[in-house]
Amino acid sequence: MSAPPAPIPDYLARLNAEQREAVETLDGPLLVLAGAGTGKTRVLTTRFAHLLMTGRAFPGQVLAVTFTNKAAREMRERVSAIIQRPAEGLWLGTFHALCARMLRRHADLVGLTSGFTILDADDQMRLLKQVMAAGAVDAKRWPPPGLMAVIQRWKDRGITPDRVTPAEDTDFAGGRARSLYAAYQDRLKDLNCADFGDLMLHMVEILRNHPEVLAEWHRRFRYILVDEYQDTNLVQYLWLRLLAQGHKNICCVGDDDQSIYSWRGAEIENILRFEKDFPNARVVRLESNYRSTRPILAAASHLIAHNTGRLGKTLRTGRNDADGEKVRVVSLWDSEEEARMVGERIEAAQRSGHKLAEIAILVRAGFQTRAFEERLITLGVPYRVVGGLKFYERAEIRDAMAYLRVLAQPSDDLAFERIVNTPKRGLGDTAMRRMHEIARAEHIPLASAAAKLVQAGGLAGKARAGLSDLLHGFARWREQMGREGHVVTAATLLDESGYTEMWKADKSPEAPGRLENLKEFVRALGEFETLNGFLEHVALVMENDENAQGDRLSLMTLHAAKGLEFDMVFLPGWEEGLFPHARAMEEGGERGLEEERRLAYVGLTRARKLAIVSCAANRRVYGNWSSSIPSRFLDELPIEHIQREGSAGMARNRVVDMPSVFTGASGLMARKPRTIEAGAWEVQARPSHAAPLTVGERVFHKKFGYGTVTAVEDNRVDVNFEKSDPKRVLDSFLERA
DNA sequence: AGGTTAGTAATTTTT
DNA sequence: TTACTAACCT
Repeated sequence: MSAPPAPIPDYLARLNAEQREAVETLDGPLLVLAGAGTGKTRVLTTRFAHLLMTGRAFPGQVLAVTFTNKAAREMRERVSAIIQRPAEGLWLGTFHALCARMLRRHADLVGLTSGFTILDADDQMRLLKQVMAAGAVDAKRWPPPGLMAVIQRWKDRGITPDRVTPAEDTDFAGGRARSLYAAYQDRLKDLNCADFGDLMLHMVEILRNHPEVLAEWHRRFRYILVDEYQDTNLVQYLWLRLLAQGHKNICCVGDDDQSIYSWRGAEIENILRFEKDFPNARVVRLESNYRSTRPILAAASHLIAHNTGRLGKTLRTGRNDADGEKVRVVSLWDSEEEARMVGERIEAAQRSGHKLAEIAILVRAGFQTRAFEERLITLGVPYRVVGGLKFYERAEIRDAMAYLRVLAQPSDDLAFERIVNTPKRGLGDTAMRRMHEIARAEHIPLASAAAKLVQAGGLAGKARAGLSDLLHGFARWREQMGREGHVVTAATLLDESGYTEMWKADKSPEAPGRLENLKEFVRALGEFETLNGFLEHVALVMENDENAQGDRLSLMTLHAAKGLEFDMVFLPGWEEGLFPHARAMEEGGERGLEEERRLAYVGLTRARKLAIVSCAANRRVYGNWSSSIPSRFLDELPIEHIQREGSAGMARNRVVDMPSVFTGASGLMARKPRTIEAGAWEVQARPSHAAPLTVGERVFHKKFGYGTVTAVEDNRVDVNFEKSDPKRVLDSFLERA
């Protein structure tokens, strides 16, 4: 006890007390409940670095898991910044990338070879369609995407075909979902392929059934770190639990209030149950927020407090300068006016010196971006849409990928099928069917079957020549690859196969962009030593980090915004039916509503300085106008921290019933009439001298045109419109005709 | 075999 | 409104 205390390393000194506890509690299970903006990533990376700096573990003995490649990259960079050398030899990556890496070592245990191909969503769907067709399932009655969803949910829960209980076999295709699932898995095995779900599923199956393999991984991993634990699904949880059995040093970081992916199979219960799952677990709460002003924090906290079954955290400000502007709640006449309002405020912010890169518009659903895009284009405000189609999801890139896959592995039937008639080589249904027949009869890959078919001369002239050219081409390109490497060969292949020519001949406006993408594709290929390395990378890293540069405004969905932050955040479309989304409530009931509320919480907490929430009374949905009612979430914001704008009507404390369209047939969402407090939401009040409308009166509505009043209830009027469906609207939007 | 047209459906999508 | 698919025609 006489030794002087060791100096506290600088990286620890930068932490607050709770963060430090999370970093220094190294042994045993630990759950770090990290509220939005409380330094979650800092804790995770510092903890990782601390393990290495204290000599508790070598780099290869720590397993660090994230959901996104971006998070993994960021973690790697920050760890290496702390330890001041490149972070090499780490097992740090996404669940899927890590599982793929492990599965390559044990592939034989699930009937694959270590060179298995990872399928993208496209291939999965095509394969499943084939399986369903082979099983004579009526694709019209039983849409393949429906079965795909069922299978994926099973995989999310670690359920192999033999584990599907009769009770769990849905009524899909007359109770054949389980056998179709089994057939699909068999096909994957035949083709030496794994889909995304398989990466996790197979590994869990291996760890479950092969104690010696499990023991091997236990020896390796002494510490486990998990990011975004609230988003794990069951199979990911099982994988973690199996791996953590060895040393029990598992640290999960997450926030139950930010669980927004249940529809992707995430189970919020995983985080809620942590202390039961891992006996003697410690729980550390990070509640000091360094990101947002006090009104924003108050609004978010007040809103999320309406959820039940939370682990419970109280966000408090960790800043000295936390005072700031109230959250704005702006109500508008319609979605066009909403877009105009957002545009004007953005321009004003720009004039007063704000960077566009610090502003974001966060929407509930993808289609909402269009209105804002149009507005921003008119105003000449540079923006980027985050999310959208990823680089590697574009058709031309997938085609090019398929060519390379066939080049690397001639037995890749799915890839071969994709490109065999792209560009058009005169192959039709007949030719394809014969090819399949031969392949099936002789148990050979499609490409070999195609060669036989050409030799047998069983094809029309054009088809024969086209197919023959392609097959000779592949032989030539394979040979060239040995001599000149994969990059040059890829370029040759794309030219000689006629693929680039196809897009050059295409006169659609997007063709030049596609050619540009193909060039970029070949360039990206050059960054990899081998073709296989590249293919693996692309299969697992489906992202585009381009278009990030320049001072641009960000436009994205709330889901895409998780983990990001901006000075100024616009949150448009807070209307019943849109947000909370009607479908979320239909399908998920009260749970669905709570997830929507968490989404709102995520949205608000993205803002550092100013959040501007808005709702419109009328919105164009799929071409026709419909009226809407302000989101219940607006009522759940603390009145003292918000500032209402944009409405002239001053009706107070009006009782408003939910229109039936939002209550849902199930009645799950039915609730008591609610009170809309001061401020009211309508945009233009009817002049007070106007007499109330009466049934039978002919009226005019700006959006819906002429109609007849069929019912009057307080200020809400049912109208039969002549050129639109009957609707219930606020009387202030009506004029006597 | 391939292009055209009519009909239908339309949240969120880390890998 | 748009975008995608399935049947239909040439």
